[in-house]
Amino acid sequence: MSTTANNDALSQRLADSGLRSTPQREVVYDVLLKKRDHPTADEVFARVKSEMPTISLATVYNCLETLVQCDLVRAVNFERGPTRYCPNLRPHAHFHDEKTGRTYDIDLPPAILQSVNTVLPSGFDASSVEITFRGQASAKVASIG
Amino acid sequence: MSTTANNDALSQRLADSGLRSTPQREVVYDVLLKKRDHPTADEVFARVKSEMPTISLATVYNCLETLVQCDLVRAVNFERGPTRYCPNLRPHAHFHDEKTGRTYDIDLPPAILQSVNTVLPSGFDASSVEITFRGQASAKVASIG
DNA sequence: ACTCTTTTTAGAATTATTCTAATTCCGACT
DNA sequence: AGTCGGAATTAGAATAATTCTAAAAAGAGT
Repeated sequence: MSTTANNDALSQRLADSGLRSTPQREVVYDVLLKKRDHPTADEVFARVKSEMPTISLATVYNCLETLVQCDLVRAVNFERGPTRYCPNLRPHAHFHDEKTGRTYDIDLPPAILQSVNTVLPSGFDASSVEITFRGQASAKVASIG
Repeated sequence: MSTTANNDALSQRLADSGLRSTPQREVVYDVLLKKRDHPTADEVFARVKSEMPTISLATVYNCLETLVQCDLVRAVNFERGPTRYCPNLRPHAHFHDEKTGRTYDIDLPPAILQSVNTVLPSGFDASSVEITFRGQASAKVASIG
């Protein structure tokens, strides 16, 4: 997908929420899509600054929050420490390598999601579920990520 | 289980890790078991102070970390905000009510855990998994919690 | 061009947590 | 009982992440 197409999708989603597409929001979104890891707000700030040196950290926080509200990005918190942002919108779990600190996205088949939802007693209506593994990834896997 | 029995279990676990049982660790642990919710360190501090007014916040942080290391308590982070502590050691998921902010423990049958683990490709070796739902709990459920 | 609202911005403020260095506690050994 | 040494606690300072505030800039619609 080209950056232009990304931004079309972005403008669309923002418009749906009554918000504007701005250069800052575009560059923050682009930066997230470009390198598909799980950066903190600070890391996003650093990457964005090379394309738009005048942007402020507060704006990066604002943009990230906006993107999360529009469901274009997920905010993840698996440990004490800064919130991380994930542009992968497909249903997926996270695997957190305790040795390296790296986080991997693990695709979640619909059948598994269904089976997980069966644990909820009646009266609990879940709108989303988050699954996080902790452990060790082998060297092989580390090279792909 | 009586407080004495709790403390026996506590001393045992601490000793296993080469650590001492202290009045502070005991009271922090007792407070967690007494009210089985998911308090922050600050909330634990407040509760503990009524039984031991001289304890310091730093000590509460220290004790909580110790308890987590001994696997007597789980630290949970489902959202940006302070870490919460959970004395429920049985395998369970968390349900986070978005309206009330309350968190419920949901028992996880071994079969479900197994099925969740099947999503991991080879090369990923998980030592633990955390499952968090977000949504709404009905009024009925809220009264039990 | 003018107005009104939205967005951005810098810096201050707040919150949660960790660090530091001094003191206290406690068990082991004499 | 007295001393030594490591472990634990403590108060307060320091740090890190995030949010707040108030002012300036940017847009969209008239």
